[in-house]
Amino acid sequence: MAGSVNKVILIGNLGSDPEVRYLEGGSSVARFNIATSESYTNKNGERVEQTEWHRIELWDRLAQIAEKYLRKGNAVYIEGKIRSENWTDKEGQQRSGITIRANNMTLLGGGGTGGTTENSPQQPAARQPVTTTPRANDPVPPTMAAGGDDDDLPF
Amino acid sequence: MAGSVNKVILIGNLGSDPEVRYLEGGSSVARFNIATSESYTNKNGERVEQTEWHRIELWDRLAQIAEKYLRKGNAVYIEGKIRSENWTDKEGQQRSGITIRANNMTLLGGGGTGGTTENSPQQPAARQPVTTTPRANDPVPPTMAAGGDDDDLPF
Amino acid sequence: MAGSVNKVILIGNLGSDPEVRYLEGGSSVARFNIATSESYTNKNGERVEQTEWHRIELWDRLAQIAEKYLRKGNAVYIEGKIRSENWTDKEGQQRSGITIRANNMTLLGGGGTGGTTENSPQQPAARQPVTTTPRANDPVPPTMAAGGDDDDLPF
Amino acid sequence: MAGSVNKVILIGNLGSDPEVRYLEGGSSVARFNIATSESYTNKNGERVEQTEWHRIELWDRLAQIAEKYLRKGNAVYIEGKIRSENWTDKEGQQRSGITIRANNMTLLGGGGTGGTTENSPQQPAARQPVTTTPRANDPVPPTMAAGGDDDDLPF
DNA sequence: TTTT
DNA sequence: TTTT
Repeated sequence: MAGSVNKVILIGNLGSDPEVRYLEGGSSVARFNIATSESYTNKNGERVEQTEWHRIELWDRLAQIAEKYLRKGNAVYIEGKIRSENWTDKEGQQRSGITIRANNMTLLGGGGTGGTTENSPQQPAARQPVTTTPRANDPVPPTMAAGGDDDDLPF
Repeated sequence: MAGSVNKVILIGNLGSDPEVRYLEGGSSVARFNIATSESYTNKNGERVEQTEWHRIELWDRLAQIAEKYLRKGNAVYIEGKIRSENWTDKEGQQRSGITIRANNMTLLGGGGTGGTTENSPQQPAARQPVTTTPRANDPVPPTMAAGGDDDDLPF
Repeated sequence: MAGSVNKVILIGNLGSDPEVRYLEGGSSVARFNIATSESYTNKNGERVEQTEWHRIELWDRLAQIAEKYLRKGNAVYIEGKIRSENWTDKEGQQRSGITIRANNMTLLGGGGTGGTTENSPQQPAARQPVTTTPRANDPVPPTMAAGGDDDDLPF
Repeated sequence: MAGSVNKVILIGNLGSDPEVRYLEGGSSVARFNIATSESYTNKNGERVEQTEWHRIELWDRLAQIAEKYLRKGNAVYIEGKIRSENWTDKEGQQRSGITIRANNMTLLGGGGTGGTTENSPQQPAARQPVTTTPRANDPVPPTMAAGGDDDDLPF
């Protein structure tokens, strides 16, 4: 089938620092979860907050941007697609579910507690909406799409 | 948490006719799966088609539009949000996974094999991209958002 | 600035056949307008239909797909970005306004009156939601993103 | 026509404080421009930044949230539709162009210089990604859709 | 596991 | 007119 569209747009906060793996062959993959939530008033008049966790997967350049700039608590815009996947979690359990394979990401900063690199000047987490074009030596990251026309990036 | 966004946009074809339930209290819910797929050439030069199935859930007016106009094979545009859910499937099995809770839908017609109401003149499935405003007695359905400002609809 | 997002998602019908130009240097550009519309009931209880016309611009491979498969009346899904532009129209008038620069397109078929190639077997316009993976010799077109990983396409 | 989709998703920064008008009849409208930009390297190897300005229009509850929380420089997520409009600008000039009529907004904070209410404790601009559910007395605003099911909002 |  |  073609003629189909499978698109997800999320803005949420990281539940933990990204986990990054470098594969033989040179590709890299970063994974993390982000939370989105909404609140509403139920029939009893109580305020209810409903949080949804989304497993995000990014490859190659996006993985490296995530590794460099994203930390637990940061807000991020993610655009990607839904993919059903089976994987083994950190506890060795077989898991199945969906992953959002990102093909575009924009760092929105904020909210971060710093994660494992808290207060580390070498790896500063974004502190506010990132609105700078990436340059070599640029400490803040970009809006970047997966793909090939950004070869001037320092990654 | 607010400040978050959880949005899904899909165009795909129904795997079967919608299943509709009317609940005590007057609300109704329709569920069906739609397939999206993409194809690519793998490292062996073979064309690979990858299909993803998405469980769609619609409520109330959207459920009734789905019941009336959507049939197995039809193409549909769905806009909604990702929700993790647990449910019991038709075989009585406990299932967990995500559901796309739709808040907007546009019928694109086509592709339909007619499903269980094949060739039924009473419940004609959309035959082509629906480009008409819904009216009472209008045989073709609308783009409709979940919400409240469409009370002139014949539903 | 980065950290910004500029995204447009449209489903509409072509007002005319695409106009395609081939530029020195090998690139090509296709332009057409699509209509979206919505209807509502105004305060006088009258049904009002409001149509919006969007000027679409596609480059290179997408331009060629448009030239080959899109005709007046066809429905199409367009994903792109808003760009302010100045141009000279067919009457030689200076025009300014926005253009939607598409980076993704899915043919939905239908609605076509055939345009200038009506009933031409050599250039069949899509007749219904395109749900086939493009192959060499495949008469129906694909969902295709602007970019580079689709070089196996017959374009 | 129906069966169409007209959707815009933007993340950008306000060029100025919102301008808000209260109309006879009780409705209110807020307008402001936001900038999105992207940068790329041109054929001469120079880094080029291209900024696009988008005129945003919000009504009623969204207008009031904008008035209360948005300031020049703030980052915001906007979801809406493209509408062609004619209006008279502040210099009394007739203008025509598109407006993005928002139906959903999420404050992302940051970047603000404070605009005309700079450092005003009475009208604090959002300082960082807003991730709180709105409550009475809550100083920070929500993700809110245009519509009717949020009547518990303090607006 | 996030955020407010 | 924003942002970096």
